Amino acid sequence: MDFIIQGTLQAVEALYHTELKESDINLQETRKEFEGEVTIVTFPLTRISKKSPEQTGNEIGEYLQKNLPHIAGFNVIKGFLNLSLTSQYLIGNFRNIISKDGFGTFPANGKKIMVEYSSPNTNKPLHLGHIRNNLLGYSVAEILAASGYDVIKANLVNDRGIHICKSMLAWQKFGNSETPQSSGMKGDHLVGKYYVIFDKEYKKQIDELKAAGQTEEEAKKNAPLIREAQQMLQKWEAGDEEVIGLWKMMNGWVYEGFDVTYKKLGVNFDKYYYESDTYLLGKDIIDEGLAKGVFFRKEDNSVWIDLTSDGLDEKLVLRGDGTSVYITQDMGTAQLKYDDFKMNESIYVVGNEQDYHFKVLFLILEKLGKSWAKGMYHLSYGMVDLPSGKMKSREGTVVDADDLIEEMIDTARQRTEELGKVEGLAESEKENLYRMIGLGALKYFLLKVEPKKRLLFDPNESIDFQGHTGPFIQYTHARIRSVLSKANVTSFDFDGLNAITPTERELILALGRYPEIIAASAKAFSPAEIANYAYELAKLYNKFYHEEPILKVEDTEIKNFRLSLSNVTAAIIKKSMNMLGIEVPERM
RNA sequence: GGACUUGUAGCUUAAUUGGAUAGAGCAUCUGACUACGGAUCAGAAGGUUAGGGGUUCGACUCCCUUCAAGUCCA
Repeated sequence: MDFIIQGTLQAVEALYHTELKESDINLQETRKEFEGEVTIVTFPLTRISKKSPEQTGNEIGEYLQKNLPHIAGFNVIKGFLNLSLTSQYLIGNFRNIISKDGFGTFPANGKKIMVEYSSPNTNKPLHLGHIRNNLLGYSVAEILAASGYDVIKANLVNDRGIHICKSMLAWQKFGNSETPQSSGMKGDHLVGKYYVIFDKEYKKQIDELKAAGQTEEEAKKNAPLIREAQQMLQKWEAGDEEVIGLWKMMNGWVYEGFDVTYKKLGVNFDKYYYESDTYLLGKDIIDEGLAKGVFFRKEDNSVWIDLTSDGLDEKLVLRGDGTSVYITQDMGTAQLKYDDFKMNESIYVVGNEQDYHFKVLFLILEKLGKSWAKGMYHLSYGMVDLPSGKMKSREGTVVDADDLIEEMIDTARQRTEELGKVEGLAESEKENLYRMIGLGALKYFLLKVEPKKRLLFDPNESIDFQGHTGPFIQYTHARIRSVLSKANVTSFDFDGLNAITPTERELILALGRYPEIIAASAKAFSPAEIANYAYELAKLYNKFYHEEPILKVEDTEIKNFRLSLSNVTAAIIKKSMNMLGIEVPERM
């Protein structure tokens, strides 16, 4: 629509003798209750025209109609100049879309970007909160790749620490050598089971100590189990063979379990980092910061940074005994990542409870003069809560990832069988379809909402399969593919076509928006924008489908045009959904 | 104590970043040539955009304030 902006600039110059910038022209889509396709907001121009909004609109409208060949007409309502485009222009627009092989694919922009996501703890299985993280990370990575970035998907696994030792200790004490093989339990679930057992036993001991007269605080510190766990952590840090062996074995179980879940979710990684390798990093950065005068040392030998001039607090970066805090290793890991990949930007997909942490981290790196610090971004997302409140692994109040995925597939199977439209498909094809639909519903449900919003999930209310949902869009795709396969044509010739219906206009305009949608969602790191676009497109197509016959049309050019329109719509739906990590079926 | 985020119809949400009568879906009600696939489409009803004030041609959007929910920092 650039020609309209240019035309308007000319009009303003000719009529009011003022030169404006492109950004001064306010273009928007015309609301569907008014006639036209493109609207210029003329309120801001009245300052220049020194006339009423209506008069300004009329004058510019007349100029444009006279001077631009593709403006068929206009109308003015208050400060809004609505322009109607000619059918020829829109058809030409559509030809443009189909002539480009990679319509909506951006050329490489030469920039490298890392997306770190998932980053699980290895002491428990994944739950719904992790699913949101994984889907967000994967989708953002896909969107960035589509918009021209060279993307590295990274996973920083939290594989050491006191929480892992808790699971290990409980297994050692109460596990009777239970293994995934012996119990038939998925490895991550087995380890998670002992994490819960630890907590239960630990609480018992606390209660006993309290009954014996200790305060809550004392009891928590003195319980034998927590002491043992701490000793185990020390042994681990000292490289004790037995502890390391146990740690490797149990983490191995967890990784096998995670792999299964990741595969089901369809997410993957190019690079794994492990905290057992990185937890000691960052101390050289402390020295660097002290030398540069960015950090300072207190009497107790602890190291701090003063961020009060930036509206934050004083922040501890190294304890008095020389041991790291979280932010120490995060600084070190950030440096490591940069040394490994030299990326221009780095995205951290992490929940909003760590907003403050990342604000501080990025600020510190900037103050240390790291040139790459300005490319860092915390993609913060809201927690997934249940009606009962927050999910807590220790207390077992979580929606388990594997369970939820299975339930979704089951529901898809049930719904599909009720509708009875998949006769003739092989059993394996059916199962694949149920998986596609079930996961499509789940993924769409989680991704259509803006990341930063908190998500309330009610396990008793099943995720919809109708309306604004993944399956709705998948259905639209299947329906189009069905029409196309019935038409059985490979080339769509409509050279002589010169008139189109209002819905066809809308559809062409919507298809044309695809590239800007990708650019916008990449810029905002927001899959939700693509999700909503895919829905609008599907909705619009269904409207078109009901209004206009396709295969039954006599006129072959109209028929070919409509088939072509269907073809492109299906392709763009598919690409959009794939960017969300959602597959679309040929039949359903 | 300080800081951050969120609040839109009964529920789940959108609003081109300051533009028109706040747009959808679910649920409710009504309708669609025995259908190119009804997991669809058309329509009805449902809103003081948490409350109050301000900025201006114009505010869900920006500023101030109160309330509610959540989170973080020693």
